[in-house]
Amino acid sequence: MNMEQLSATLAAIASPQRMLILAELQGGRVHVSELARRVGMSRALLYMHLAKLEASGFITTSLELSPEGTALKHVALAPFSLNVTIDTIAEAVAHATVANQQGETP
Amino acid sequence: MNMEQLSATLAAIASPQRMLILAELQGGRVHVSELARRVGMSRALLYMHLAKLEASGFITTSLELSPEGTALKHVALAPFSLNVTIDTIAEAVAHATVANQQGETP
DNA sequence: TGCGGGTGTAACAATATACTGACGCCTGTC
DNA sequence: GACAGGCGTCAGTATATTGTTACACCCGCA
Repeated sequence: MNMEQLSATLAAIASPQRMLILAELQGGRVHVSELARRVGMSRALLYMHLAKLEASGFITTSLELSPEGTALKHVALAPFSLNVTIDTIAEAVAHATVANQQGETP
Repeated sequence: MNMEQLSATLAAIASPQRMLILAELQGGRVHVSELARRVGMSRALLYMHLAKLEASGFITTSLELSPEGTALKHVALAPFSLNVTIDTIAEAVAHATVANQQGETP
């Protein structure tokens, strides 16, 4: 994992709002509008947070048809375990440094 | 660890600049001006980053007199190991929720 | 046909974070 | 005394993040 990825991943959970979302999802998958109600935020805002969480693999989403025929976007917790030590960071930094000094798209 | 603390701690390392600082410190303690040179940022900016890192316990600082009599602020890496899982987060959220719902300063 | 409840996104405002440049103060040396 | 090098901080600016409001569209149902 390089520095940018690690940074993005950590930033994704380093937010009280997103922690709330994850905690809420622990009880099982929920569709977006319902989730918005539970955590008390607008759908638009929730979408932004979900995008970050999904980009770093903390959640998965799936659009499905309910029995009543309406579309529901289910969001579910993805299993994860983050272990960060000075070595994790040093390794991430090492990759980034190489990329920066040698160029990445020749 | 409550939600705000966890959030601040994660945010502290969720930054490429601060990862760079930590990686640099792995080689041993360095004084501020020298560190600023090595990571290529202004002292003023570095101070801001160091404040966040120190607040979350990733580094320690100590002001000492050099043999030449000038003051040097040494920055050293503090040992740490961060393990984040859904349970870590759920627990942090649980604490925050209680604090919010019951009020904290009666 | 007009709700009520979903999805998805664009435009904008507000706030937090990162960053710059300059200042003052201290010490030792030429 | 002038310079070089260290410390610490403030005011101001740029940029990123967070949050709001409003829109368009789809489906089922009374």
